[in-house]
Amino acid sequence: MRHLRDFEFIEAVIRAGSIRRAAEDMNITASALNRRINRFEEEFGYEIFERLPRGVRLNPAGELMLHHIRSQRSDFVRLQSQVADLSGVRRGHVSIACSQALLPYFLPNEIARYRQDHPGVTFNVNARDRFEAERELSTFSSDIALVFEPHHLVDFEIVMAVAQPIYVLMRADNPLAAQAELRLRECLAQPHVAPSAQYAVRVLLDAAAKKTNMERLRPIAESESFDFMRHYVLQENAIAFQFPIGLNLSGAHGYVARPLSLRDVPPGNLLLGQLRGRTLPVASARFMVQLTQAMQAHDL
Amino acid sequence: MRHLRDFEFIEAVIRAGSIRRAAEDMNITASALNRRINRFEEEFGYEIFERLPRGVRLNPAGELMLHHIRSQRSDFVRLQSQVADLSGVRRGHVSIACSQALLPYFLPNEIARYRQDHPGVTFNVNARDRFEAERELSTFSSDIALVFEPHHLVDFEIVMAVAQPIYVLMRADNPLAAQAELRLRECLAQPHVAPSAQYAVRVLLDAAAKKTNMERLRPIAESESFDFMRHYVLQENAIAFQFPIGLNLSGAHGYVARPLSLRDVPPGNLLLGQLRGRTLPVASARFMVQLTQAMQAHDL
DNA sequence: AAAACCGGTGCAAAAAATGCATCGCTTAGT
DNA sequence: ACTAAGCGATGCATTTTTTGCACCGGTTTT
Repeated sequence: MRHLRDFEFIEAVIRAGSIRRAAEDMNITASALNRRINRFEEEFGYEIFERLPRGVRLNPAGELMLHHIRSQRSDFVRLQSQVADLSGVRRGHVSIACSQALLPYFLPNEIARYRQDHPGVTFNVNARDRFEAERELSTFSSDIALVFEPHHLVDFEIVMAVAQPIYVLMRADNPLAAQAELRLRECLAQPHVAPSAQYAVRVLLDAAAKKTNMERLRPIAESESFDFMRHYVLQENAIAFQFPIGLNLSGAHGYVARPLSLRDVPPGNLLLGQLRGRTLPVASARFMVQLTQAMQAHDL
Repeated sequence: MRHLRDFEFIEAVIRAGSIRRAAEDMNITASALNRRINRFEEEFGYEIFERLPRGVRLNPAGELMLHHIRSQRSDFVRLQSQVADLSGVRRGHVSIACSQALLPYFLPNEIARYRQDHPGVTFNVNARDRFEAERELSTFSSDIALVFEPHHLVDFEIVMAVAQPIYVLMRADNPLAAQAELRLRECLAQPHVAPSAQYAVRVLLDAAAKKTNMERLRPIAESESFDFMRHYVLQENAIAFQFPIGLNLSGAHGYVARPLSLRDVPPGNLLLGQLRGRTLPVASARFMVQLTQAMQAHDL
């Protein structure tokens, strides 16, 4: 679109860090791009770039402008999706930043279910930790975030929250599988694998272990991949920890999952959210509604 | 700004109802404007105007586009005010749609107080009934609305509400002035003036009179102007009705004001609001904060 | 039936954006 | 210390885009 041209050039300059490099990226002369930038700043009334000897960089006004540009573009694609929607097309695109736990069962299931009704809608699903997920929302890179315990809630508007107790994952022949609920002490006595420190499961386990004056976790393997850990417990007869939404509780995959007692470890909070104050495109908004219902069902 | 050019032309066409007339308004040829519109629609992917034999009219997609245009423009002026703000200028503009009762004392006082700290900020204050005020919010014509009992609350986000009992306004020598609180029956026995039917004061009085099985209001004068009614009670020794926020309760103007008993007439709700989901420019947001505090003080 | 508007279009003129060459400046590399 | 490289800015010719003018085909009004 014509009226977003200047914005594209500005973003290119930001990315490239200098007008000349950006000009090359955009297949245009540096002089032409330079004049575009200067004219834009003149019309806007304020400079948005600092001129440095080795290039340009956004000044504070430019930071605001960048956010404005992203917001404008997102508004525009929402408008397009609304118009497409009222002409009956039901097209659209939904981009989601989520914790790993949602990848194997929950999201594939929900997306497939949504696409049964709206086959024209496409999806983008990326695993992100809670910091990255929040950043993705505020740069309009993702519409929806679904993460455990996000950190800075300034730009994160919580749409729905469900508590998730930590489950212990083990082979069906593990002696602990006989009990309906497990104590943390029993688990730590077993050989166990655990996610690395930035993950909510680990944070909760570490805090719980410390609080009850028990020895710390001594994982025989530490990983960022819940997928790896899930498979590892099948090899060696170890145990792993995971939120139930990332598990297939019906069994049948060779493992068994048992909840940790809430007396030992508090549940983690799975939070569904979006950028505060943002109006989502129709497809994203509809999918968000479906997610809230699915999460509610999961909570019962 | 360059990138809003097309939007201005589109709005001109909407206003004029035909491309030719809009072209005249914008000092441009009809052919040039026609091509702008056509090119815009082509790039957007959807037509936004219906072509009629006597001109053009927005289609549903166009209605969405119009709202988008207004929203974009409002976002842009907010960005400008934010940038001006961070360069320390404290400029800005606040536009308010309000009930008449706020015009004589409350808003002049608050605005003057605000401008002591921020002399660069300008204001726009217009009396609007609750329907008009809501419409002004949703067309981005006003930032803030301050009205009694708005009707369709879909786009109206309530920021603050205070209850306002109805007061009776009379000359100091009126016999009713002796009492601290008045009953509706006594008042209706007096010659009285009253606002016309669309005003909240009148709605409340009519409902109260009907409910208590008393005779209806029989105003000797009916007016849309609270200013007129306030002055009228000085001429003939009649009584008028008004919310206290529209009165100077310290007396000294020749009248006295006494509250109607809440047993007879429920209070009206004065609601401070903005367009739902909108982020206001800094100046408007700051003034809104001041208004909430002032209203809270008024409520004590 | 004619006059008045309407949106759309071909073509030339006007305006705007671009490319090229170059300047003045700062920094990186030697 | 000095050169080379990279940067943003600018004057000028060229290209691209936009505009104005004249006109078409259509519908409504008079």
